[in-house]
Amino acid sequence: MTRKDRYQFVIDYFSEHAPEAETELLYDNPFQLLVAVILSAQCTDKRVNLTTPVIFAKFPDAESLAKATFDELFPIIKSISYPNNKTKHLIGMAQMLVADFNGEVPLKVEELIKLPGVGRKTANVITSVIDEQPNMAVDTHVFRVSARIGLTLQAKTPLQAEQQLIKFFPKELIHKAHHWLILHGRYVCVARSPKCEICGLQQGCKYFQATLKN
DNA sequence: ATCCCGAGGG
DNA sequence: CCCTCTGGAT
Repeated sequence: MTRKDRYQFVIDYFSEHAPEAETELLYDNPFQLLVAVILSAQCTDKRVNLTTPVIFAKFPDAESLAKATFDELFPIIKSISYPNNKTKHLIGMAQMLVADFNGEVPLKVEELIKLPGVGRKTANVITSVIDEQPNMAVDTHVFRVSARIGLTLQAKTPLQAEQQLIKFFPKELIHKAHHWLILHGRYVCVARSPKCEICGLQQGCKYFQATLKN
C-alpha cells in the first residue's frame, strides 16, 4: 500500500465512522479554549474539564485573569500537572493578551506562540479549532498514531510529523484529521497495548500488519 | 512503572 | 540536543 493510499484509507474510514470528531475540551469562546489547551499539557482532558469551570467562575476573561495573583489561581489548578508553571503561564498569557492584543485571542500562529505557555502545538490547536486553519497540532496521540499507521515515516520530532501530515492530508480535512487521530489514540490506539482487535484500520495499518507476522 | 491534547530553558 | 516541571489515573 502506497502512502497516498494509506491516507485515503484513513480518510475514508473516519469520514464514515467519526464525521463529528471534535475536541473534548469544554469551552465557550477562544479565551476559554486557550486556557484549557494550556492546562492540557501532560494531563487528561477529563481533569482539565473539572478545573476550567472553577477558573472561569472567578476569572471569566483575559482582563480578570490578568489581575489574578499566583496565590488565587494556584489552589484551583493544583491537581493538574505542572501547576506551578501553568499558574505563571496563565496569568502571564492573560496579561499579554490585555497588553498587546486588546484582550482578544490572536488567531495567527506566530502571534500565539509569543504568549507564555503557548507553543507550536497549542497555537495549532487554537487556529485550527477556532478558525479551521489548515494547521496540524501534533501531540502525543497524533505522533504515536500517525507513526503506527504509517502516515508518518521516520518522524523523530512533532514538527517533522506535522510537516508530513499537512503535506498528505487535503487542506480542508486537516483540522478534522487532527481530531480523528487524537480520539483514535485516546480510545483505540492507546499507548500501552493498543486495541487492534477492535480497530477498524487494521487493513491499512502498518503496525497491525507488522504484528501479524509474529 | 507508564502515560496524559507540552513548554521553557540551558 | 538535553533537562526540568510535577499530579492523577491505571
